[in-house]
Amino acid sequence: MSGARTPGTRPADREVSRVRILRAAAEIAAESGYEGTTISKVTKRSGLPASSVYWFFRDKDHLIAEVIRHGFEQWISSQPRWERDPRDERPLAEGLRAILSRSVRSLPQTPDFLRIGQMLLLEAREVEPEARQYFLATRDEVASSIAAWFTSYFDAGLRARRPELARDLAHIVLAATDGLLFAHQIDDALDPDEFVEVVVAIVEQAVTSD
Amino acid sequence: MSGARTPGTRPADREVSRVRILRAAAEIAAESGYEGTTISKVTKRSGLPASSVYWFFRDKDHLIAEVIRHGFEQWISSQPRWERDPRDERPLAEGLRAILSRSVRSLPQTPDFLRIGQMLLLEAREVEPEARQYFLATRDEVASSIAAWFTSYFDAGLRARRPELARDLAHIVLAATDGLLFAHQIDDALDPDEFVEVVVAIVEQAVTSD
DNA sequence: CAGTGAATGGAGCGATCGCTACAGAGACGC
DNA sequence: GCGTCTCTGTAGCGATCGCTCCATTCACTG
Repeated sequence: MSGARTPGTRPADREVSRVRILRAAAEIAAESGYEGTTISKVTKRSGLPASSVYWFFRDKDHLIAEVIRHGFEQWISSQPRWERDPRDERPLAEGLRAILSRSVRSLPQTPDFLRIGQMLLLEAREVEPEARQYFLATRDEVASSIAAWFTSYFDAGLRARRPELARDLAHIVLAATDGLLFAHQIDDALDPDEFVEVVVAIVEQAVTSD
Repeated sequence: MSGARTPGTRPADREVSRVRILRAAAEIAAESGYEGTTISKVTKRSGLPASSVYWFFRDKDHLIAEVIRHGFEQWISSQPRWERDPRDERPLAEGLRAILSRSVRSLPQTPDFLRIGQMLLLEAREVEPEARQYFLATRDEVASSIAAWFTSYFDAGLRARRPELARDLAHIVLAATDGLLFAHQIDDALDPDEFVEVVVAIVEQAVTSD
């Protein structure tokens, strides 16, 4: 009576099932938030039973943390790196424009994990989910690499005079990106190219204002 | 055995109980999101039974929609209005600075409904909660009044040449505010006064760039 | 072809979910 | 006092929650 509809219920590769679950969970969490992500929904969308979910992930909290870790890994590999080629002699504004406009182009298919992370950041829970802490740490790493990128453009004098500048600029870039993501979530009212110019203008002003 | 601990279980004023429930729900939703807001938590924090919750509100969805409506009402009355005194002869930048810096000062005690609304916007649910639609409509009204404020500064020529400018600027102000709110949710890395100057600079550039 | 371990299918645990039913308590008009 | 209406207290409905248990299946090893 083997009701197997597939040729045979052969165990898929470890990674295949794991990723199926992660993807399903990511979609659901992006739709319905942390609490709205139920194991039952995950099993239905992934096609794998609850026992498999708990085979791969300790508990629901850990599952969502892994959703963010995995999503970030995928995403970062497709993003322009905030790293400056030493031979690059273009001025800051131009380099910034280059990175941002590439970054912004990937916005329409904003990865789920970013939206999930933003939701988690907005929540001020009594007990912090592991997922939230992980997203915070990740975000901080990104801020650091952006700050380092800015610093590479500053001469010794500027670094000494305004030691916080690079970090401030990194935070502005992040905040602006958050705002753009948000606007984009609602409608496409904000033109991404215009956004890039706005950020470039802010940075130029901040750097030269001294 | 009347277990009444209060002098007498007299029915409170309609509005008092309603607001107790709304406030409790707002706190919980800001902590745990839409799905994380359970009737049981609301009854515990408000001190009123589930039957009272359902006496005042049709269902959970309607309750949260009312949380946003009520929160917005309270908040908007404490905010600087985007209305221009006809006798006001100050330049745009100065007027903008005045409104924004007042607005930004209320940021530390960001009202819960704003965070709840943002969470709802991030969620892309199959069935939209009433609460989300209501927040969207509210946000749109605010955008309109900001756009009208900008328009009041434009002469006929500018209005004709760039009919979308006011609305674009309004969207930029909103997006920037979202970003600031976000940054502030994480830590106080972004200086609100600096933020005001950034927005003013963007607007000035956009208006004069033509 | 028996033995092993990774992964699945399915049943089901106690707790909680959103929500309802209904009996009463208190304020009010008469 | 007596009914009426508003709101509260309590119990509990069926459904679903996160999670566990365990037998079974499959690919692989020797």
